[in-house]
Amino acid sequence: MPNISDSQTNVSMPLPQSVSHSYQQGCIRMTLENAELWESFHRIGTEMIITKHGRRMFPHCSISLSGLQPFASYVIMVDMVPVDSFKYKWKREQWEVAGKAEPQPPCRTYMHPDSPAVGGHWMKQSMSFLKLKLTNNTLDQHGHIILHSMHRYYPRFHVIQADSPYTVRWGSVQTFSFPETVFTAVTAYQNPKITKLKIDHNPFAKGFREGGTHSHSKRCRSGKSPPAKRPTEDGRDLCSHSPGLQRMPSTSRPAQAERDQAFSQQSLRRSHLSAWALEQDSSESIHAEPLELRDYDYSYEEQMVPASVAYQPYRSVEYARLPFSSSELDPAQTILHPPPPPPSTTKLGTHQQGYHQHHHQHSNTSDWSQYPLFSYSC
DNA sequence: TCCTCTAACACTTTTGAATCGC
DNA sequence: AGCGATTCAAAAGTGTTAGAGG
Repeated sequence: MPNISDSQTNVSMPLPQSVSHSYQQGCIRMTLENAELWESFHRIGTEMIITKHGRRMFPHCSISLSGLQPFASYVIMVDMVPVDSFKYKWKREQWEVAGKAEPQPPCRTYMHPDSPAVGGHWMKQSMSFLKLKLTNNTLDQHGHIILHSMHRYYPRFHVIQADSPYTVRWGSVQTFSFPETVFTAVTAYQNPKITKLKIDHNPFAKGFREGGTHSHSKRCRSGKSPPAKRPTEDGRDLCSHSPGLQRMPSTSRPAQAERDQAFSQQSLRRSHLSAWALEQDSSESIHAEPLELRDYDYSYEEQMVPASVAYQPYRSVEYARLPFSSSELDPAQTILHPPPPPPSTTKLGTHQQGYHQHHHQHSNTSDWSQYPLFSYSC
């Protein structure tokens, strides 16, 4: 792990020099598909727009898997984990700590729409979380992942061996994350370099890259253009080359901000270490966040049964089986956490006695994602 | 005054129903 | 009738920016 200078952590998470964009955990190996693009953003401090109605990520999460059992079913999920307990602000061309983080919004988990599918399906091609949306609306009813603006997060991927999202074997969960996917949630872009990079790479932003619409055209609307020809389904290359961008230099700050900054960096380092575990090999620069489950056998009668309780709007460890006290938890530490059922769609099951006494039928992934699956301390 | 958030905007891309040809 | 390819309109998604609100 390289040293972390002020200017580096002020803008983005540290990134090792040589990067292999995959991590093997047990037999399962996960690779971040568009890692180069992520790195391009990471170097200048990735920002993700969040809106009331939900905004897609760009770059979006795209991963590939290997080492799965070809005929076993898996559910793939992703959630967002706070990097630290601070709120940030963009000031003088750089990010500064702006105080303590807001209380965590409701925890949401996004399940890949192909879930559940057999290992052979997941390994056949990379999977994209393109339709994952981020929102700052804590009352969101669409299942989007709720984040706080001006806070930092990273996506965390879960590979769960299960026949369906509702018959999850809670012992067979593996979790992965990638350092370069850390981002700051914002309601409007702060760093103009990020804006430029997004416009350069995001096809939806072409209207702003070409033709010079902007504020002028805003007042000179001239009607819709003819519909575009149907594009190829897989045409986009989101991993295209990006210009080498430099970190913004650190400038002088008020003394208090300096202290906050130092505290933030310390916290950031700490959470970074815990979130992505310890580097085992200097060449293995991507870290995973393995769930420490090997000492805890959740098979059969020890499977946790999702209780028929109302939806918990905030992250909680209420249903977790903790091998340690919650006070020992690092902010980024994973806690296994079964999904409580949605209030209106719960059904009782009569078979599958090996896993759950109750089965919860959800109409779609949006329903599912509204309920916390993996919580983390807050 | 400063900071954050929202909505409207022009434009591109994606989606899905309708149509056509075999 | 069934299937796949094509067309086209509508919906979805993009960053910008003025203005509102705390």
